Amino acid sequence: MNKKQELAANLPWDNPRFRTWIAVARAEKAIVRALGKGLEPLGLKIAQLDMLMNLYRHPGQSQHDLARRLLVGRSNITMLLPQLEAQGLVRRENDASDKRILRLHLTPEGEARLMEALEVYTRLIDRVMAQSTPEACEAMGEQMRRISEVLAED
Amino acid sequence: MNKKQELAANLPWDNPRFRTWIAVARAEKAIVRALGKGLEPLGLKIAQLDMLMNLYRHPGQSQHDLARRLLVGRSNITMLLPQLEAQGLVRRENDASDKRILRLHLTPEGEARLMEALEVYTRLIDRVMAQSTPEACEAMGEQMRRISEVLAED
DNA sequence: TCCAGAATGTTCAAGGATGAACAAAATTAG
DNA sequence: CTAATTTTGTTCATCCTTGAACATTCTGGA
Repeated sequence: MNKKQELAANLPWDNPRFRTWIAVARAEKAIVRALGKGLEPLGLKIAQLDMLMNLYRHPGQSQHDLARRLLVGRSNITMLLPQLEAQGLVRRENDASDKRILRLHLTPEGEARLMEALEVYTRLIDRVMAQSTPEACEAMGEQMRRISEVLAED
Repeated sequence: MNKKQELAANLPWDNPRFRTWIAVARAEKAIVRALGKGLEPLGLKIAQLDMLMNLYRHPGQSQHDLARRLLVGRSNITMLLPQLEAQGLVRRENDASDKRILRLHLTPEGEARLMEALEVYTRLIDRVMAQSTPEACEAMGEQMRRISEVLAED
């Protein structure tokens, strides 16, 4: 029995774990799409919102830290920041003791815009997650966090 | 109490549903990253693998159908197909009764490449999903499918 | 039959994300 | 103290994805 027949006899579509993953990927894509639409009236992209959220929770972090938290490259941060600065939502200031580092802060306008966006965001998430019991939802979150841990080990 | 204070008093980070979604998004990103790396030696991108998988399950479908199933635009299919054709993995043939439609088929090489890629794919998914019991995994898949249904209604 | 509208695929321009290469600054080893 | 190495952020070329505009083909109602 060669490799092809071997796999064909046990296709991933019959694998419960695989089917679950496909469902996750599809749902994630659908939510990202819906969120993008919902954020449009606010003049924000999802990537921008992600940055605002991280800056709210971790004020004064460096671009390097932000990139790591968002799982994107540093160059991505460099490219996107000017958009937020131009809108007056984010402020960059030099670190006192390390001239390489730029520390990032939300402006008051940035915080206000973030709050508007979070309202849209939570409304969407509440709607789609309302299909699950709180327990099931919590269990799912736990599983997802474990997956991230497994992959963080590289 | 203005809107800002209202939201700040009930930030999404304290919302279990929201936290779950964040975990989903992060895990999905990590898996996509890992899969991309794993597929590199095979000379396949994730988008290409998605197409091969769909063509395996639905041979002879049109580009429009494929786009809809993959949740991407039609132009994306147009742009990506030549890569797969150049590698001899996919064949396009005219529909007999509708000259607008191009029907897509995997070549034998395409099928062989798909099987190699699926081995990488399932190995990764099995590894990350091994953190969950089969029951929990199944429950998660169900929840995700419900989410997709909610959003499919538009 | 004929024509208005829909469906299918393509082209193109714009924007997002990436990684490699780079410059400046800090740190570490010797 | 000096030189090699590391860290931080930027630039640039490239690729992916998207949506609008378009040509071709089909369909359904007058």
